[in-house]
Amino acid sequence: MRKVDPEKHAARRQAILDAAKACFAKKGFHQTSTAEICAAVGMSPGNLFHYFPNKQAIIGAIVDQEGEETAAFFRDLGARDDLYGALVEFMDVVLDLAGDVDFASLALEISAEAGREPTIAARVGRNDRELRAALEQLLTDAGARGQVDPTLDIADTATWIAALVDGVFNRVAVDPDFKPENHHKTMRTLLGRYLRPQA
Amino acid sequence: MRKVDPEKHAARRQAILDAAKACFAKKGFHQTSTAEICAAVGMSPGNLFHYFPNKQAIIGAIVDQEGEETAAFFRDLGARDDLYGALVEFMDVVLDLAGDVDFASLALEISAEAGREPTIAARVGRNDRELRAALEQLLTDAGARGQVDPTLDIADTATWIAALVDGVFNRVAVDPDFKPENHHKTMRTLLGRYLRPQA
Amino acid sequence: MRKVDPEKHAARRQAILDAAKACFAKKGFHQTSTAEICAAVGMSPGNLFHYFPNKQAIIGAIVDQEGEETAAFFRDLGARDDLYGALVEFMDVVLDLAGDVDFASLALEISAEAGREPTIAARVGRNDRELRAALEQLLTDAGARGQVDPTLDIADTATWIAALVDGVFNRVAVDPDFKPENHHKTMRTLLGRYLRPQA
Amino acid sequence: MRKVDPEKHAARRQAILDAAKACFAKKGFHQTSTAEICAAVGMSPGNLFHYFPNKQAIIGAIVDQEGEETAAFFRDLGARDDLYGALVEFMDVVLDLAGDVDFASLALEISAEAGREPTIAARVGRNDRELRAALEQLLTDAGARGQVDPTLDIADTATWIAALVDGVFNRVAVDPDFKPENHHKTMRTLLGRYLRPQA
DNA sequence: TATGAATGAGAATTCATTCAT
DNA sequence: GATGAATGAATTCTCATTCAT
Repeated sequence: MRKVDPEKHAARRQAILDAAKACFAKKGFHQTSTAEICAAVGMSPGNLFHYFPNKQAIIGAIVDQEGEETAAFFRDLGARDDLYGALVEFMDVVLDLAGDVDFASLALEISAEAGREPTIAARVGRNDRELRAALEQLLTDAGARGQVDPTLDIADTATWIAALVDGVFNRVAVDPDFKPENHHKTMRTLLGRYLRPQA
Repeated sequence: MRKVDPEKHAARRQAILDAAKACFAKKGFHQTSTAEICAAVGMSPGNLFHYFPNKQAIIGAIVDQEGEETAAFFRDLGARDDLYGALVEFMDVVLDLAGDVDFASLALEISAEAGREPTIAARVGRNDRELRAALEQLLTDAGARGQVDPTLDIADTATWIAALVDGVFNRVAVDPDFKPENHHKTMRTLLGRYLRPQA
Repeated sequence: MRKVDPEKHAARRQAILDAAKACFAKKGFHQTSTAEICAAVGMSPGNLFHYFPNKQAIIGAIVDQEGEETAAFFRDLGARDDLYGALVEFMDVVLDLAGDVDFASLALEISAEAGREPTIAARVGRNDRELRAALEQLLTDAGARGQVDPTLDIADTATWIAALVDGVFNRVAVDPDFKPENHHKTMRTLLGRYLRPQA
Repeated sequence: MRKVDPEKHAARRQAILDAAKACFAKKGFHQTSTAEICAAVGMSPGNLFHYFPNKQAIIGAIVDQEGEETAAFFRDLGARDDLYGALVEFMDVVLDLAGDVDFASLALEISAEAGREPTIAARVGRNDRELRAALEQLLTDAGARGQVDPTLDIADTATWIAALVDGVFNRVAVDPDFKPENHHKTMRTLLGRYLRPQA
């Protein structure tokens, strides 16, 4: 009996986040009114604020959640031998996600907001640090096993891979003909040439 | 006498664009009020609308102008022999521009807005098509001269270079420790390995 | 068993009134939300309304309670000979109460609300009538005993003493340097000259 | 031509203040919506904010204006010989003003707000200091001329007269039967006995 | 009684844009 | 062209109160 309530609360909270994600992706954070989010969840306009103290907290929570998902992904990825393969697989997932226009738009929106709002910047910054740390770990371990060129500067390389990830999402917004699903091969070429031990 | 007016008009128009660029970079398009732009130019709120029919037209003009600047850059770049070097130089310029946080923020802002507003999307799309066309031209010519691996798919390669450009601007917003000026070398490594004719 | 419940109920009710008094004093009636009162009592927002049908009823009860306290005070005061002294003692108590900023603020708040809300005005009016009646009784009896100038108009005099009481509470809100505790002597001078039988 | 605009602006500003004073008196500051004030002035809801940055600034301006009016009153009062008479005249004016229920309610409202909002408290405090200073000047000069008991503590006496002023306005809100116009005589008795040189 | 989620009508602003001068 | 007052719709958030549990 005591367990049901928190569960419902969490479910409702998640419903808000999901609705907000869809809205923000389509109209942008500042173009989406809280009323629209409420309508999308099927909630009265005031009720939203029982779950989040203000609109900013909603993106905040979205950013945190995306960070956790990324972290979980890398946690699962860690337990394998082919670390270069893991990296490629990560980029495969990025391309898959970029195939969802909403996801890509939201990623862009979040980056843009991070450029302005310190509280968002802090969370995005943390997520980004964790992403790069995971990439660095992968590159280090892969280097130790001879799967990746050990002479590369690890931190800089991770940074450019991260840039590539951002860039893929950006492409979606900017080039309507860009179809991520057609780019797995070119991505492999690029990564392979860049990262593989040089002859 | 007849000449002075149009000149003054153009100057005033440009002043608006410059002020708007600064404002949009710092606060975002939708967070910037037309009143703020007016204050920045030193202009009355009504007067702005003698130069632009509405706020959207201001970003529209900014996007167009950036497109022209990119086009001019490539026009200048074309007249040389070392086309791979031209490509690297282009990326050098990108890194320089990314050193200006305002420029990077504005780029992000424009991409985000393109993801939503069809009229902005159209202009951004055109600019992007032209950028990729210029890159493709460079890659084709460089390939013909043996400066670049001729087996690469030209269009796809141009797309990934464009993604890299977007990604660099995104880095600035997302990672406060990213200093573009320290990344010229890694960029050269990445481009070199990716594009150079393979042994 | 049947007795405990009503006692608990009364205690809870009183706890609400006390918390509300503190809140109203600090933030004003309309600036205090029922949620704040609930938080101050440690009660859920819905539960408050088991004790009072609405927010207005809370001030209503506070006003009633203050009226009862004043009445009790005068009841105790009645049983003595020095009635002019009783009057002075009453003003001493007023000065003591005014030393509590919260009390003074609440008094002001109640007066202000009485100026607008008929249901509050009715209760405040009743209290005020009772206060003036008590003062009139004191003045009449004191006059009969030669402790107070018998030629004074009793009702008018009571009114001006009441005005003085209101004024003391008002001073606290308006003059941060006003320290009621330093004014017992001047109050005695004022009352003495005004009320004492003239030579 | 250049003069007309500022005049119109000032007139409009004053119209807002007048409307706001009426509204605040009747419903209280926090119970009055800015929309109501706008409607009362005959103004669109947004336009108000061209004249005042926010609602608080409106009461701020009202308080300032009342302060100026009081100051002007005392300036005019200064140039005469019968200073005790001047004091009585001041109280006559207070009773006249208290005859206007709106004026009295507004005075109370302002005191109540001063008890909470520091920015209002500062302005009200300044006005009150000036009022007491003017009273002290009057008492000092009257004392020097033998019109007032010179042994009275000037500052304390001014404070109690100020309390009486506050109290009169408070009476209006609290006692529906209080008619200030009937109290000029009792006021004279009170002041005379309190202040006149003692035999 | 007690809880706290839910409601929905406001509240104070804000803002792009228009328009009279 | 230039000014800045005016408009009025929209926005975020608040809050007294209700209600299911």
